Amino acid sequence: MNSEKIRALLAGVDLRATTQRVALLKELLEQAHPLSVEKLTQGMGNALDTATVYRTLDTFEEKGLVRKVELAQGRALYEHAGEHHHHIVCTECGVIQDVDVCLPKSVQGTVQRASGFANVNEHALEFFGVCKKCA
Amino acid sequence: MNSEKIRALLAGVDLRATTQRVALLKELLEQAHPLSVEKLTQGMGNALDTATVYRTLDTFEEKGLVRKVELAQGRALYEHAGEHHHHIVCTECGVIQDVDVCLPKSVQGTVQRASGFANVNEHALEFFGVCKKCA
DNA sequence: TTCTATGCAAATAGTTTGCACTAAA
DNA sequence: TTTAGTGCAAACTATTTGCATAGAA
Repeated sequence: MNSEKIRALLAGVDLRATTQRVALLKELLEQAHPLSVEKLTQGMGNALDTATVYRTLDTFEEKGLVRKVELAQGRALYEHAGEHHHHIVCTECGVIQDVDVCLPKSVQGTVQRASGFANVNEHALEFFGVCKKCA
Repeated sequence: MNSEKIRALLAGVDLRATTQRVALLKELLEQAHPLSVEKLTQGMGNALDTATVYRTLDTFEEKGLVRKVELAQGRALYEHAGEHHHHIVCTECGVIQDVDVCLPKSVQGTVQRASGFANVNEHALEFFGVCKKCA
């Protein structure tokens, strides 16, 4: 992914293409799985301040560029917001992998009726197991 | 739920029935939904030290009495470990409700084959929407 | 040139730990 | 009486915020 495409992505959501934003978005696109702020920062050679990373991720999330994933205990993970999908996490080594399985479409409707909620907009689904290496 | 039953529950998992453990387990059983450490402490009249609550919850979790739920951003929630079930969260007011919907049984097997993991042991599934009050 | 974004440092929130003391068995 | 559990205070980790400066448009 070259810088021009990334700058175009930023322009598409009305964000200034700063060096830091380009670097962060590039990192998110290249590492196509959920990453902690620490890993993201390391991946960019510790060039960005932690506060900048947090603020930029917030901005990206508002613009729909990234998604926050609640998988780890006590630290947020972020991934580029591509297609809706879910993950499987190895409970031994922590490796995270995408899975293409999703809920049957009817389920959100069922949940809405059963719960009495006015509407059901989203769901989070994560699997936990042991990967081949750790087995 | 009277204290005797709670003491029996604790004895059943080989735990000393301290005043604090009885109070905490009682609170978890009465409030049948995921609670933060702060809410739990408040619910018990701020009688227990925060460190004690955390340590006791860890102990309970090891013994299978409680389950940690990853729903909130940046704070852990705990609930009494009854039957396996899922939740729906109101994105406006934060209220959490149980839902009885679950994944079709076949899904974990499908995920195992698709992911290449040695085994798939658990899953987390949470729904997000807007409750009637907030609609 | 203008105004937003960044870096730095300090502040905050949630959680964990060390240690002396209390209480369950 | 013995050993595990608790409270208190301090330590830690992840995240947020204030403010002066740098840089994109």
